[in-house]
Amino acid sequence: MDKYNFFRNVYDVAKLIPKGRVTSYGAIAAYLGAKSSARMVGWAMNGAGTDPKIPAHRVVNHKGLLTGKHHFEYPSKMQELLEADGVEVKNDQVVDFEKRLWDPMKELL
DNA sequence: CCAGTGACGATTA
DNA sequence: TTAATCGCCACTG
Repeated sequence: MDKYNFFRNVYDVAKLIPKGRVTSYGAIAAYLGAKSSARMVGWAMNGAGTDPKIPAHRVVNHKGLLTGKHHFEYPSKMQELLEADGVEVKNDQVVDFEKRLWDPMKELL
């Protein structure tokens, strides 16, 4: 693809998310220059949930809530993977979300 | 081709 | 403060 595929870029960034960290759809969208297209980020992860190469479980909404857990093999899979990464999850929400937030705009810059 | 939907997020009321 | 609406763009029926 010649042109910049927002979709494609989402996968690339998702793979770069370090272990023990999480990020938000909006953060990725903003990094790609389309902060208003956070929905597309989520849509992009549609196929990522079943793709082991892409840690979609490290991507949550801006509240730190595991909104997309239902797209995984099974709902608890997302939390399971997060805890495996050392991320504490409580009531479908990432604990200390802001502290664990990995912003590609600042971290990856 | 048109309308509805969706793993979001910011803004307006 | 909470609730509702708009924008964004890809995909499905």
